[in-house]
Amino acid sequence: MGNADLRQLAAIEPIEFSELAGATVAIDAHNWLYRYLTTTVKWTSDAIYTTAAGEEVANLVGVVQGLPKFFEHDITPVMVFDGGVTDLKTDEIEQRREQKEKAAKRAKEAREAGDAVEAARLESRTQRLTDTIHETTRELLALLDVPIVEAPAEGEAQAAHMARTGTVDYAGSEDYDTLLFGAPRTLRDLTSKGDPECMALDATLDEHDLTWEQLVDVGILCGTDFNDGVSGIGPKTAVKLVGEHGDLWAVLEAEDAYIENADLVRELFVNPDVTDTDFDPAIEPDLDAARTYVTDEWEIPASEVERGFERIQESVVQSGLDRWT
DNA sequence: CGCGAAGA
DNA sequence: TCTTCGCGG
Repeated sequence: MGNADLRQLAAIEPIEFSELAGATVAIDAHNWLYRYLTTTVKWTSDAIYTTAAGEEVANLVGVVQGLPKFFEHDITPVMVFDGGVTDLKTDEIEQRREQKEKAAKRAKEAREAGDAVEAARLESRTQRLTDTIHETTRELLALLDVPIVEAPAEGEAQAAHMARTGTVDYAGSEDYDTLLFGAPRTLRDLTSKGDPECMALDATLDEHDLTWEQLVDVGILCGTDFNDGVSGIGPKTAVKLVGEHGDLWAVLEAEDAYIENADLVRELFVNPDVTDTDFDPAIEPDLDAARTYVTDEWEIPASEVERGFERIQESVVQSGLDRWT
């Protein structure tokens, strides 16, 4: 039940960071945060990110390590947080929860067997974005003056909406949902080493001779986070069928297939619950307050975050100078 | 999610 | 050639 199928259809091209200088990007915060959270858990000892009171805040290390990438390339990130979760997604969430429980059990076994590396590897898969993680991430982002947007519902939908209405230049997410939510351009691989890639909606539609609604129908046929697809129908067949029959309903009738809640899922993508919002792109972080927050209030060893804070300081000072020249 | 193996 | 399945990350 994944929509990685869309990769085979999406028009994706590499893009260099140098081309993104000055750009604003609405980041799917859940996605971005989870990525840095899991890598932090995997590569650092839990003693580093656990307070004396037993609270785990690996996110604070992750955020400090992740943000410099934006500033160093003169990109303004707007962090978009999820609001309410659609109940259509509960099946998907339940499955992920079961996966995490399995990983947690195996991690415990590895820990007891004395295999710390294997345990850390598995523990990185058990991570949940707890209330504490959400709250402390928001607080740190606020101190660093990074714009935050609270989505009414799905974060990807909100990010796509902001890109669609020109509030930002790009949506930023690792998954392909933003395409179905109508984002004209989505940046992927913003968190990994090399240059990112840019996924374009218009080029995707042109390539397959589809409308946006038809692309949504293709996605639904393949399966999304909100619905199971039709068995035997993958991306290629879905495009062919939608092209032949026109829309999802005609395809389902012709194939004698049924998709639970298909009408609701379609509405969710085409007319999502989003809000119009603005943000201040001038970022003026309070580095001292941020350092104090992370190291004093949440007891993270300064050595773990110092390099990240330095990189933020250097790049923000740099862009501050740019503004006057 | 990406990838490789296996079945259709 | 396309889809599914299962694993590692």
